[in-house]
Amino acid sequence: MNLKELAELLGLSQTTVSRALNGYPEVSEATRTRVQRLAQAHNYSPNARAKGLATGRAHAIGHVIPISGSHEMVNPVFGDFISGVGEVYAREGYDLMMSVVPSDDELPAYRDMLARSSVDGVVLHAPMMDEPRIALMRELGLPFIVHGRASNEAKPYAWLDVNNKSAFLRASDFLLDLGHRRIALINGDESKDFAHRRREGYLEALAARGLTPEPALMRSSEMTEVFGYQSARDMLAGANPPSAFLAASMITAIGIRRAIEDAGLRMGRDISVVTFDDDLSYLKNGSDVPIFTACRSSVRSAGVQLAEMLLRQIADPSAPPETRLLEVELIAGRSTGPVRV
Amino acid sequence: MNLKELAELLGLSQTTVSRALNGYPEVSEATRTRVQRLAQAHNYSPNARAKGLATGRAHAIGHVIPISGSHEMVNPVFGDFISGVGEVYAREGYDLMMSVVPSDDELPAYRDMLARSSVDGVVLHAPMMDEPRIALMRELGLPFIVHGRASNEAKPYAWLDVNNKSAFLRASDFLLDLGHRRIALINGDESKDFAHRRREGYLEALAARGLTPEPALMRSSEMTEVFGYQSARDMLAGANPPSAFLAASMITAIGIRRAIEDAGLRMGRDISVVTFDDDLSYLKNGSDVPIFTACRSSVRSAGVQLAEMLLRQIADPSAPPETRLLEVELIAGRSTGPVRV
DNA sequence: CAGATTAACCAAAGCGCTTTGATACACTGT
DNA sequence: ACAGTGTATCAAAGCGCTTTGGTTAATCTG
Repeated sequence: MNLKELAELLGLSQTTVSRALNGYPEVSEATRTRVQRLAQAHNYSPNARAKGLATGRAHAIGHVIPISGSHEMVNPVFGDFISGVGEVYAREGYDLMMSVVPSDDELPAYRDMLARSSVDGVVLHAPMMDEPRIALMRELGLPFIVHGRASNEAKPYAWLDVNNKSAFLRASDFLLDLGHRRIALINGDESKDFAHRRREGYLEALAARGLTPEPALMRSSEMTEVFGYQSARDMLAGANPPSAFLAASMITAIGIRRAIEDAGLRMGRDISVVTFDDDLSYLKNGSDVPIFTACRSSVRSAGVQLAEMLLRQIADPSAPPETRLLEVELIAGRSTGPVRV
Repeated sequence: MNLKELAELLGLSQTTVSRALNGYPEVSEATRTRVQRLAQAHNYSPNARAKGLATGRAHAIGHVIPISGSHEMVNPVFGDFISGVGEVYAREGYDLMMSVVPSDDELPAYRDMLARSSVDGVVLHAPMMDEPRIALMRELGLPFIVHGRASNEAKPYAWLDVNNKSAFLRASDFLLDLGHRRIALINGDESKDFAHRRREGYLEALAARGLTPEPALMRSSEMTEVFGYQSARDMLAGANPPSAFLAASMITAIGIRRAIEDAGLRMGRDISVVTFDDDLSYLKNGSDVPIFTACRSSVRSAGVQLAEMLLRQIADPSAPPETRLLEVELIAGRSTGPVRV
């Protein structure tokens, strides 16, 4: 069923039918309802490609998902984030176009999306401190928003980020207040901006108490369970082990916990752990009292807000780029306690 | 840069340029290379919508992601699966179109994708035993493939599934061989087909040894950490606790492990655990010796194979629907041991 | 060397929609 | 009675591509 057939069936021109369906005023209410009825009855939806061709708008948002080279690693927050943006897209009649590419091929993937004009805007994931994609987006003139920030980017751009620095500053303070002095940082990949900011927060907290950071207590890599486990195991086996850990994700924290227990210690009593919690749907931080003391910030809600910001920008490209910094909640759980002497 | 401009620049007709780029034989090699060169130089890619309109093919595959009603729960395997299919799509020049919808709105979402003809085929996720989407796909005449199976579907359809029944049969046998007789099943949501099959495998293994399943030792829900924890905690606190657990996912197993340790017991020594392991990139089952004894089957690899099957079907819709049953590997880890007497 | 074939190209139609610019037909107000 | 103003409709162009059905000139047959 296409517009032409529908128009013939109604004895109207395509123009009128199109206008009736798209809510233009120059159509009588009587005809409009008649048109809508029949369209409904025949399950008519305009062909997205034809509509796009005619209007020049794709009504789709692009997400390019880079797969970290060798590991083919997918970010575990991905599902929840997509569910957040997807909800908004669905509500606003936008499609979600995804492109999974090896990290190296990422830039061409964006170029291609634009050249083929299959999207009206894109979301940039996991920015690095120096983020070449931002310059590319500007060059292409494609509306975009960054999930996170790129510290070394001078000019303004739209972004939504959680306050990673303040989160880790507060988390570190929490542990310091409990008397911990040897706090290990099990960070995410520090070429990524978010991890760099978290480290800054951690360092600032230590500095404020006159403590010198110890390289042996700082690690950074992709946030897997195994990475958390191995880091914690190694550190706990060292000559001068930490009394607390600061973890970059629930998954890493679970690995840390495993190492603590393998060492015959108990989390929360012998060793404290604070983690960053993205509040993932499949990985809630306990039910009543949280398992981990954590900086919590729902990545799903971030997705919702980010999508709304991007759609606003597409609707009015002349407006200055919106930015939003989300504060985390620091919630006390059972994984922390005063340092043991 | 569009075809018309490119043709003018080359002093050729649009027809010839189009044919040159699409590899038709009726173009001299000299012109072809000249065209390709200039196209490359100007970063020309044909407009996807116009191409789609003209050819009637979208060159896109649809994935409809249902969000379980109240919980807004996203399957944790989602990211890895998408990364698998996405790799194939990228390689074959297909786009990935995603639609996130509340479970109830799922059927209309498919209808809509077809009506707007924005996809050439779709992937059905997480089928139930009675799966209405299959009938809908047939009615719509849209090529599709199911990730999993729908037990109560009589007519043939394309699917790729892991052998869930044999996996849980073998896992149960493994525990039974170790002397365990009270084995708890912490299953996924049994309205879903995969969970139902797993339960069948479990029951069959018990029956083969003349054991009667105990309702108190069987639970089924969404596979979260908290669900694993609560189930195991309750069962361990019961009068006649199980000596082993069979878990439906790594996440659930991690919850079970937490309950075991909270009860002052040790996994692998006091209580055994076998889990299903989707081999997620961010949640590897340990590094050298696996943490959990597990049925392993990479969901990413499943995605790759499934995408290839679907694209073959789109290329040749008259071919009978392909099906593929993947066997899991049963790998021994540190979470299992002989029953303690 | 006339006629058939082939190689290389092109003009124009068509995919299904939106949108521009008309048109036809009431109504007003003077 | 007449220009003026809405109101409700339509025909046709155009979005950027592919593809059908040519045309032309060169090459091959017998």
